Amino acid sequence: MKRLSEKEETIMQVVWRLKKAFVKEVRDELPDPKPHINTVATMMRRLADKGFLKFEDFGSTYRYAAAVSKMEYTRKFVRPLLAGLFGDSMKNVVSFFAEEQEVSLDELKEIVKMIEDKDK
Amino acid sequence: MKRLSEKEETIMQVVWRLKKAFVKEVRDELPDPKPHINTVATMMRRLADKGFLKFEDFGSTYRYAAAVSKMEYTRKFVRPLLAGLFGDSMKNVVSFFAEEQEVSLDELKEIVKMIEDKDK
DNA sequence: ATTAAACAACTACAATTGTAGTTTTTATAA
DNA sequence: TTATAAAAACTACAATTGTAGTTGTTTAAT
Repeated sequence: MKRLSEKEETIMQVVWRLKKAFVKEVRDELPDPKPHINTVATMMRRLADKGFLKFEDFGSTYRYAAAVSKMEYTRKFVRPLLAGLFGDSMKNVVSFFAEEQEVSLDELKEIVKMIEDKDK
Repeated sequence: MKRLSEKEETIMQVVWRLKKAFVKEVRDELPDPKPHINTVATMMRRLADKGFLKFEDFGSTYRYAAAVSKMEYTRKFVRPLLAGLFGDSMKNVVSFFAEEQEVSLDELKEIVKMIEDKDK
């Protein structure tokens, strides 16, 4: 099982959000310019072949759902991607986004607090 | 300019690290099982075509260097990828890795301190 | 000089990904 | 009931990516 391509990932995003979805429902959620519906159908079938989606038989068609959760995917593919870019310490990732002002100091403090509270 | 594939990214990682490199030097740094050297050469030529690498003429061969820095790449492609997975707030990214114990509380505190010190 | 080996440019091909036409099925309107 | 239209499975093809053979060039050892 390998990492998703950009378009595949876009489709998975929608499925993760909708939980269960027919091809058309996924296409409707895709950003413009929307691909041909058959393009979406093909990619979803392939995603199912590859184990990223599963489906229920629904008369003459299928309804799809994610077979790999967003979290599993993140753990398996996104974390190593970040590790490659930033080195093994996730600290570098966080500080990169902090420097880029993508995470504010206040948010970081919230997170610190949240964790401290959790292990009480 | 689109996002790198997994193999392309691996090559870029090496170039980013070495700054300037011949094909062989890149291949030597690649994880086992190492691809055929011509595979590496082809991919680097393509990466140059696509604007990710540039090269100096070096007699009968080229020496390559990154044309897109790791930071630029991260800003342009990795940030949106994370945004897609975690929503627009990078806070979610950080807290995800925090929950996954990829960043320790101490490290987060260090980062907070670092930022506070910076804007004095 | 002659040969051997390494490097990588050039070239070719297979696998994967992105795209959409054709056909089949189902639902709806005349 | 029979058009008609919509959805999507099936199929086909083009572009991109991953792979490596063939060839030319340079270096080093006989």
